[in-house]
Amino acid sequence: MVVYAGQGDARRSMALLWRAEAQAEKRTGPGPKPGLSVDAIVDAAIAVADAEGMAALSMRRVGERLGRSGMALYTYVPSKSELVDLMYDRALAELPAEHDLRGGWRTAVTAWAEQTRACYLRHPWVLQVSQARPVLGPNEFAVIETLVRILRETGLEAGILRGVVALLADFVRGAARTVAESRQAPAETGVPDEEWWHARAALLEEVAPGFAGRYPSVTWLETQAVTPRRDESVGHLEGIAGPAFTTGLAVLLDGIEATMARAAHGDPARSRS
Amino acid sequence: MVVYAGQGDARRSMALLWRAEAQAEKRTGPGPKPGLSVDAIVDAAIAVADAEGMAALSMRRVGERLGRSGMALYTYVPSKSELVDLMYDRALAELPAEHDLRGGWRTAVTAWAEQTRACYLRHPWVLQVSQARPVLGPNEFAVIETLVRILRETGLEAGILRGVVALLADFVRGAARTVAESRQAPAETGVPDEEWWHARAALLEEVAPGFAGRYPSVTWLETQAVTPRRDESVGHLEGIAGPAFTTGLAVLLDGIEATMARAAHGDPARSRS
DNA sequence: CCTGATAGTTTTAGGGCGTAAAGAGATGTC
DNA sequence: GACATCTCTTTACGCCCTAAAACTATCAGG
Repeated sequence: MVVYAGQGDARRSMALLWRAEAQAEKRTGPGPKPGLSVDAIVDAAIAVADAEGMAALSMRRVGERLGRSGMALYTYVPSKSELVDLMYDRALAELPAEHDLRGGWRTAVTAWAEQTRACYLRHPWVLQVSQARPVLGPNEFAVIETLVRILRETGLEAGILRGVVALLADFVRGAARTVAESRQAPAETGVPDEEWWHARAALLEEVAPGFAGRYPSVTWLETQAVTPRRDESVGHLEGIAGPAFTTGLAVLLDGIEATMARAAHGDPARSRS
Repeated sequence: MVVYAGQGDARRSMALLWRAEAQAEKRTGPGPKPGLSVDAIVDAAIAVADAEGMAALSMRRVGERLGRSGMALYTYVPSKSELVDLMYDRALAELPAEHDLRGGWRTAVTAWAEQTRACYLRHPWVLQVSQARPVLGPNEFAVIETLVRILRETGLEAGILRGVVALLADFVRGAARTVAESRQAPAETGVPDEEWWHARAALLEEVAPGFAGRYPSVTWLETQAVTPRRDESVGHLEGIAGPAFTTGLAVLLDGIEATMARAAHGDPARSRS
């Protein structure tokens, strides 16, 4: 029988995440001064994960980077799980909290999406965090707050907006995940990003003869040439899967506009059968 | 220095994934008959993951369920990593390959999205698979093939369609992930899904006083009442985050329609500044 | 029938991991 | 100086994946 973290543990971990404001208590009393800090530990852990991936992240490894044993970390952090939560929230701190709304919500959302995507790609391990429980740290909320503030410009009602927020957040995360995946193999084999699909396709045709006949639509989709599409407003993050991100985002934004138009007509719910 | 799987290993793993067609070779020669099979192992592994989550999945655990030692599995499967790939592809086999297109692409895409989401929710561990490398199994391609076949009805060109496919696949996966996350804690604490947010919000306000002032837009979004919205065509999968899925999907489909309309006007690239 | 090769399975072992528990050493208060 | 307290290390346990060796059941050829 596995015992999961209860409400009490949830409170401890939340307190650590939100510690900045409430933890100005002065330290007094006997005992040596702390040689480490939560921040230093989180920094070291992020450095390990950035350099060698989430699989290489271990308490011993992080301690080693700080010149300590792995167990020393437990003075500052209750467990590895909490450390990962802290890493996650710290990575999101890189994102700006404000966006210029003078160019309209569409431009601002595009900037938000690109920057968030770029952050995920700088720290691909973020995409592996929190698959089984929410983190709910201050910076995660800040990212959403930023997006919601932009989207309120659309005038859409809250119920719809919730769906739009989820749609945008999920799309950006998923798109980043796709890129992070395709970057894995090339880093080892030396195949440049662009040729990754063709190398995989060759392997597929070898091991699965008749691929093209079995998946005609996929084959059609992948063999069609990329439409030259220089859309400067969304275009400076190209590369593998870059065009898919750009066009996907454009479709999404068009959907928001269509929903706005429909709401303006006094037809808030989708009426098409 | 960690050594990653090379091209040769990739070929072995692909051969296992695609084994159905090419592996009808009769077994002859001395030695005992195989008492297990790849299929039986994958079934047992999925049963373990469904029941106890990905964290509880271990070679020993799967072997035990089959009345063998953990090492016995290595006769059939090269490593745990390949086994997980096989589990992933097998789970996706539950999804139908065909969709009725007589109701139009919009209805068919909705059905595809709901069924895919339901599959993810039946096997939440699927959402934790393949975070660092693509799987590329036959059923994963079948899921995409199905979606692309539907979307070709829109008449959109391939370049745009790639973006739409990514958008849809990422959204469905992300939405399912959100639900799977929020289901984790309640299962232990007995809090019903619906009240999860309110319990968390209370904890937040306790540990982070001034939350509402710091994240006004998020607070606004979450405190607004849910719009009663009975859209029967997409509405039979409600529950927590269900409305967000429904509205997000509606926005997405509207975006596809808007893109189609724009393409029909001879304006394939998004022209809005 | 016997022998030897072969292949399924288990045992053993090695190097990871997270972390509980106990000890060592430093630092402050009294 | 004594002692409480705090940081940090050591040791240890149980789990993980899996390489290698040992065991065992089966079949082919003599």
